[in-house]
Parts: sequence; structure tokens; C-alpha cells
Amino acid sequence: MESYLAELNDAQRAPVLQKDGAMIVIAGAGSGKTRVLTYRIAYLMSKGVDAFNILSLTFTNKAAREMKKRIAQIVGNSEAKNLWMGTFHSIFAKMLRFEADKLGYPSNFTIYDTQDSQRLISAIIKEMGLDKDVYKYKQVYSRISSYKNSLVTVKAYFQDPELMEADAMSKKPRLGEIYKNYVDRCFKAGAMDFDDLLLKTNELLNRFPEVLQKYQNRFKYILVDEYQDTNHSQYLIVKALSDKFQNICVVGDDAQSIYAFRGANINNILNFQKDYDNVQMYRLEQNYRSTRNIVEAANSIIEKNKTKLDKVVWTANDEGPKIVVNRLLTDGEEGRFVAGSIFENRMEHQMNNGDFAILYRTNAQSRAMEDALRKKDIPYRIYGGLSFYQRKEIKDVLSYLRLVINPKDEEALKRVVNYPARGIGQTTIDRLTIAANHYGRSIFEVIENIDKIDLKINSGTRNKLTNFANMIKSFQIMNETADAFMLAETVAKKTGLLQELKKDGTPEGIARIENIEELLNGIRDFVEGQKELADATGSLTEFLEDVALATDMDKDTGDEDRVALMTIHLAKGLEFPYVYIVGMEEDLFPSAMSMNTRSELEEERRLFYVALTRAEKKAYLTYTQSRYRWGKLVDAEPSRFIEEIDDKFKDYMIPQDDYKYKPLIDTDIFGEVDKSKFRQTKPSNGTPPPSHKPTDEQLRKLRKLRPASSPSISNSDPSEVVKLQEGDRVEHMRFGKGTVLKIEGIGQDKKAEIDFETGGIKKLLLKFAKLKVLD
DNA sequence: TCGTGCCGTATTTTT
DNA sequence: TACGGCACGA
Repeated sequence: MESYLAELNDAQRAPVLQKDGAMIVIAGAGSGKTRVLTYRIAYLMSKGVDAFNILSLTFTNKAAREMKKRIAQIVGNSEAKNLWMGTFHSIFAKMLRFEADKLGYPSNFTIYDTQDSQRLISAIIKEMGLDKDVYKYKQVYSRISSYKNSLVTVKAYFQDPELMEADAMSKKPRLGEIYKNYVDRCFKAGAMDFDDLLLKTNELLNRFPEVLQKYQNRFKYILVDEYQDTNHSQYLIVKALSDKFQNICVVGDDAQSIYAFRGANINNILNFQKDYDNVQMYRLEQNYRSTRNIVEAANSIIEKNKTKLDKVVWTANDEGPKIVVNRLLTDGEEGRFVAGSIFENRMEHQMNNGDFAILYRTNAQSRAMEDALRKKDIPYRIYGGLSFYQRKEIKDVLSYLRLVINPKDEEALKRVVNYPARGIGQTTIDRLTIAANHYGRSIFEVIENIDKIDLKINSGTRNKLTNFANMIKSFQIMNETADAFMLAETVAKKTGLLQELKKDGTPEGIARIENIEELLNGIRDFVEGQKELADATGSLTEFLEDVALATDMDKDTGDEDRVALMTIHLAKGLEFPYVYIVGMEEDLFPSAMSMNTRSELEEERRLFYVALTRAEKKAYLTYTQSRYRWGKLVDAEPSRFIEEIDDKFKDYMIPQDDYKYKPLIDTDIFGEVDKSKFRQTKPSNGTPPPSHKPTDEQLRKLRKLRPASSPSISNSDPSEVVKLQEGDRVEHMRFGKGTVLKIEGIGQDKKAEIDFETGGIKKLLLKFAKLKVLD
């Protein structure tokens, strides 16, 4: 039974064996903290603690599922079932449903996602007649969100002159009113946004001592993973719940705190020892995941941060290969390099696709990677970005379902009341909204009573509205007997949604139908799966909650073997043998928006630390010299983070001494040319290949092709053919308005044709040359 | 009321 | 580039 303890090292075993009291585990990257958490729970249960009395907060629902599975293997399925394990949001959503009436909410309240919230805020700004260029809905949303996460309620806001002053200073004196209206509207719609799930939990525990006691007594043992990423609101919840027994175990790594932008407070972990009595601190410093090179390189980076706890991560693993740094011309070439490298590594080392990850700072960067992988027929999966449940057609179906559960749900109603089109236009919606605000009711209630209210809505439209309401009501009746799958299927058909897409006929329309079918299958699986769980009934409400709080990471993909593409944020907690960190450029990573203060820059650095420590065997860093941003090709500079890695841990594929040369050739137009002939890679003995300056003759030839005086040679003119020798490097500077092109030597005996066509290279110049191999 | 098409602007990261 | 908002015409 306790043989699992043998699987732990001494440092790991200590926190597992401390049954009671407050403790903090500082766990370096790859040091086995999940294992500690898992075994700690198993150990508690083996010592007679009821699963019912354990609350375990994880960062993703997937992590919770996996941990639960592992625990079930140790203590048995029936025991593990009763564990409360999940994200803050999902655990407390569950609690709030149970206690909703105390807060005046229906137990089947809707959870507004970011899009719902932003649409509502947008509508409110419009209704209030405010200038949308001053009150940008996204800014307003994030402002309100940060208020909520700091427990600044509307009331607290209006009592705090400093906050009001700050908003007035930023030319938004009416932000408080928007906040108030937003909160009122959410309440009237029976909806909570993401932040409400935490805020209202705090409210519940503060206002109702008997509720607090109930849950304090229930959760005798509390464990929190990724504690460095908790925000103030979450901090207070944990504090309140653990106050009575103080059996609290938090695990985290200050070096991996990367969510300050959404309110995470690194001080929660730095100050934990002050918050509880007799706090035991444990450190997990041995890294089992990565090679020594990677671990030490990561250390050399994080050293540059000032705000951190003392900790030395080390490993007994092999040294491993150095980190490969490569510079590419454009993001397109970057993609091709990564795809090619994955292909080679896969062959050479007998790896699977799933052993590779491509990590980037922003979601927009995924496109170039996708294109390259697709061309090479390498299967991949993108995590994050627009999730499945946020797609339009899916949200449409879900909106109908949301209305069935909670007809007051304003955002769902506005979304589908006229989709598919039933002749209910914006004017009608506006009038309904005004009436709803006036009577303090939901729009649905106004529609139900449309004949009793004097609205300037003609009888034809009134009929359409009544029909719509009746349709929703018929679904509600059906929901009493049918399961979620049957209902969803009926909704998709009866509302005309499917038909609308079918008549569309375009490939996109067909893809949308398939998506809806996938959703229906998902609902069916859910209904069947839920029957096995102890604390679930398979109801539509539960499904919608799952969906609202599901992240892309949670969706299991089956067992397909695919390269993973994701942002670094999403990669936290994961590991891969081969990791490619792309877009290592100033202004992109570190992001231009995060370089204003030291703490922002330090968070970017921690982000890089997280990225690098995902790698087990080998890491690649790539950057480009020019990248498409805002639809234009702009200059890029290598990220300072590359430089911050000690030289002895990295290998440049391209000589750094001639960085001023900017080869501008997009390699894919070379067709079948042997790449090794012109893409110079660093030889293994470490000597950089000699660089070649262009000869005058070569320069002359190039200039002749496109004299400075005529910057617009059309691509219908094949121009001339230039002969180049292997190793040739031709540079052509300052024609037109700026640096133009440089050709690195291409293969022996190959002729190249210079083919001018539009495109943008460098910010100064919009025409550039592409090379084509002729024979 | 609805559909189309153009223009202007936006891009950090997510529960 | 890519999407959303807006104006215009049917």
C-alpha cells in the first residue's frame, strides 16, 4: 500500500509525510511536484482522512483528472471519486450553484465567457451614449475584471476616491457607472462572469458565517497547486477556508509566475510564511526532466531576476546537446526550418510527433508554423486560440441551450433571437432592451408580456417574438424529460440552424455542420460519461458549466500522435523531449507591451524560463530578421533573452559576426535545391564557415536588374539570369529606399533567375526579389 | 430588416 | 492580414 513512498526522493517524501499543519513546497521546474501532490493526497487517505474532507485546487481540469486517476490507482476508484479536485473556477462554480439562492441567484445561473462579458459592456457603453473610442470595451472589461479580482465591488469602488480619480484621470469618469450597470445586468440575466465565480464565493463566505463554517469543516485538508499564480480573490478564498484547521499545503515556483496580467500576485507565495503559524517550507530542487545543459541554461536566465526566492535547481541527468539558436529570414522560413528539423529529428531519433512542441509568445504566430507543418504532412494540434466552444456555430447552439436553462440570459438571447434570421432586427432589440431596463426585468420576460406593454413594435414583429419565446418554452418542456443530447439535437434541427448552414453550401458551411455534429457527439459522450460519476447527474446545466470553464487543454484529443503548438502560457506544467521556441525577437518576446517596468520584464523572463524548462532533451530557439506584423514585414532584432543564456550552453547555426548581412531569400521557392548547399549550418567542430563578401561584379549585375531609378520592375518581365557559384553571397544595398537584398550562395551549377514581384521586405521597401531555380 | 462591401484598426498572455 | 463596425442600397 505504501510502496509508492519508495518512488519519492527524500526531499519529495518530507512534505508527503507531514500530515497536518501549514506547509509550502517550493518546487523547481521538473522536480516532480505533481507527484508530491498526488502522493500526499494518497498518503492522507491512507492515514484515515476521508476523501470527502480533501480539497485540491489545480491549475487545469485536465491536471485534476489525471491526478485523480493516479490516486484512484493507489487508493481505489470508489474512494477517489469523492475528492473535490479541480480549478478554482470549476470548484467554486459548483459550490455557488449549491448556495446560489443565498446570493439571490438561480442555481442554474449562466456563466458568461469573456466574449459575452465584452459584448454586454459594449452594449452598455452604447446605451449610455458614451464615445466608444474613449471607452474601449476591452479596456473597460479588463478594468472591471481587475476590480473584481481585488474584491473592489461597485460599492467599494464608489467609496474609494483614489480609484475614481484614477479613472477620471484616464478620461473615463463614468467607468464606475458602466461597472454598476454591468453588474446589474449580469445579475438580472442570472449570469456570473469568470471573475464573479471567485468574487461571489468570497461574498458568500464573508456574509454567511454558517456557510463558511460548513465548508471549513468539510475541507479539513486543502492543497493548492501553482500557488504563485493565484490572485487576491483566490488567495482570500483559500485563506478563509483553511482558517479553522490550517491544514494547508501550497505548491508552487516563484520562478514560474506568469499570470500577473490577470491579477496573479507573486507575493502570495513570497509571503506565505507570514500568513500561517508554524509554516514548514520544503524545497524540491532536483530536476528530473531536462538535460544538464537545459537546466543550467535556464538557471543562467532566471538569475537575472531580482524578485525571487532562494533556490538552486540542479540535475543528475546527462549534459545533453546544447541549445540550438537559429536565425531565419522570415516567419515563413522559420516555420519551414522548424518543420524540417522536426522531420529530421523524428527520423534520426525515432521520435513520435507527440514528442515535439512548438511554443510561441502570441497566438498569431501559429499560422506560419501550421503552414509549414501542413506542407510537410506533419500532423499537429493547436492548443488555445479560438477554442472549439467559442466558434460561432457552436456558440449559437450553446446559446439556445443556455436560454432553455436560463431564459433570462441576455447575451444568449441577443445572439440567437434573430439567427437564423426571423425578421427581428436591431431596432426591435433596442426597444426590448430599453423596456427591460425600464421594468427591471429580463428581455425574455418582456417578450413574454409583449402584449401588455406599450412598445412601438408592430404586430408582425410581436408575433415573431412570441413564436420565438414559444419555441424556447417548448424546448424547456422537452428538457424535463429528455436528456441533454436529445434536446441539443432537437434544438439544432428545430431552430433551423442546421438548415441555414446546409443551404450555405460553401466549404466553411460544411465544416460548420461538422462542428455542430461534433458538439452533439460531445454532448452524448458527456451524458453517458456523467452517469458514472458520483457527484454529477448528466444534466444540461452541468454540461454548459463544463463547456464554459473548459479550456483547450482539457479537451482530450484521443490518442492521436501530433506535434503540439501552443503559447508558452499554455505550456506550463507540460514537458516534451524536443521544444522549439520560436519568435525569439525583441518586441515580440519580450513583448513590446511588457517592457515598461522591471517587474513586467521579469515576468517575461520567467515566461522564457518556463518555455525553456519544458524541454527534456533538446531546445531550439529561432528568430527572424523580418516578420509579418500588422500585415507588413517589419525588421526584427534577436531577443535579449538569447544573449542572456550563457554562451557555453548554446550553439548558433549561423555565424554571428556578419549579422549585418541580411539574406532575403525565401527558401521555399528553391524547390528541390539541396538546402545544405546554401543554408549554412555551423559545422560540428564549431568553426563558423567563412563569409563571403559580394564581388563587385556580382553587385553590378544585381544593380543592373533593378536600378535605383526604377523601383518597379514588373514580374511579367523575367529580367535576367544571374549565375552564382556555391558560396556566393551577393549584397545589394540602398536601392529604392533602403536595404534590399542579399543572396547567399546557392548550389553549384545552379542558375538563378531573379523575379521581382510585390511583397514587402523591410519597412522601407515594398518590392523585392525572389530567386527561382531554373534547371 | 438584411446583406454586402468597404474601411479602419488592431495584436500579449487566459480562467 | 483579418476581423469588426458601419453605411448604403434593396
